[in-house]
Amino acid sequence: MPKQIPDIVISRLPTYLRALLQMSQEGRQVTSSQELGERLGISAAQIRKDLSQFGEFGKQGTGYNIEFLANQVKEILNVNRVWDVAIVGAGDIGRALAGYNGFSERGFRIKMIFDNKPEKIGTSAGGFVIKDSKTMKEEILAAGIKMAMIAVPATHAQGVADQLVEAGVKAILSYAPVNLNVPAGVRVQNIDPSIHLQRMTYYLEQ
Amino acid sequence: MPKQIPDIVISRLPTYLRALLQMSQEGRQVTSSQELGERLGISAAQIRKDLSQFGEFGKQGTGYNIEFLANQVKEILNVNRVWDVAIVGAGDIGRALAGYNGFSERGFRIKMIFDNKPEKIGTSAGGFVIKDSKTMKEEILAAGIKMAMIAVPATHAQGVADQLVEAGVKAILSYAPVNLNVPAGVRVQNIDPSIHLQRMTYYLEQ
DNA sequence: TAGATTGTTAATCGATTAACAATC
DNA sequence: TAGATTGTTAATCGATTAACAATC
Repeated sequence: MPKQIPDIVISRLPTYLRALLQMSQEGRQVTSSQELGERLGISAAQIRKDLSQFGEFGKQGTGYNIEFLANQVKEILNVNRVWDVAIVGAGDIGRALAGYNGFSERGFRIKMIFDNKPEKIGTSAGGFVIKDSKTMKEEILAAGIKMAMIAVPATHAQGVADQLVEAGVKAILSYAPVNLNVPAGVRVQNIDPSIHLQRMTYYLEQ
Repeated sequence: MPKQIPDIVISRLPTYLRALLQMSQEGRQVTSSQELGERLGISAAQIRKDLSQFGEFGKQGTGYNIEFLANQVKEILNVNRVWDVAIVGAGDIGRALAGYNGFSERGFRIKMIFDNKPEKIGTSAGGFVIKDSKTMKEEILAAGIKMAMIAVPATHAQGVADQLVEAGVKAILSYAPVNLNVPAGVRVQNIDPSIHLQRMTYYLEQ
């Protein structure tokens, strides 16, 4: 049985990867746990500890080769490949996601977008023709898609999630401001700007 | 000196509040730590422990009055008032945010939106006239705005953050996929869909 | 060699859970 | 009263940090 890695460690790896790719774009070759930690506001010890869960990627006295480490982290995260992603909901958020070109360099490719509004179906969003939600399950199944983003009104989100699960989707990123219930084995992440704002108001002066 | 509350506790309160408001909309009057925990996938003990940091809000044998508890949590989080928020960047994301009507019921009001593209300035987005970024600092200062959302390209995000800090902004929600450096006393939260997706790919079968 | 930085161990710190008296 | 559920304490569990030998 492989060693169980804490989820909190996994959750930090994407930010490490993002910082490494940025350094790489800046033309840098080598970094250290200390430098990376300063960029991210994390202790150097924590970065070394996190990475040590997966192997030895650095050299004493020198640090880490940025490109090598980035590739290793990609491999750990399973993003040294391209994941097809479906978008459900072609409102403002769904359309913004469909048109966002930051996904391709991070391991993701939008494959299709769905909506249930007759007047939207068949029109285009971000270069995709919006498909009918009614065909969602079969299209996602046929394409073997495992990841989806939900951008429908809160009231519809659970129903959409249920259908996605039936279609074999295993990872859902939801922009709907509700808690989704999904079976074990399906992952959900939520993005709700109000939640993020409310996490900061506590600290603001009245 | 007031008791120092762990940030991880604060970060859970907005999800408690969201669930409570949802229950309230469902017409429910009373709930328990157990029921709330089941909805959120959190232990009942943790919810009681978190709430106990701020006072006693429940009744033994009965549980919590939903409306009362929601109001208490709002008060704790400082969202029993309206916070004005500025949006910087009128691309797809900025426009989606400007048009999003989920903020008002959560304690926030979009007040203005900025962009630096001459062809966008003066046009409208989500009911707002897009203002020139050049006037950002003075406008935000004059309006006394303390919260902002950044929706500009990654390359511009740090520069915008610096200006917002100068303008007196104390809480920034950034959609740009970079780490922002801000002085102590300024809070930053990041939303980057690729990061969220990458937190799930680790668990997916190849 | 001297200086720097890793990977790892042990110590510390903090968060979660279990359990239960209090009490509605 | 009996049953339910809180608020809180103590125990457990897990995560972070400090420190350092190894070594580039």
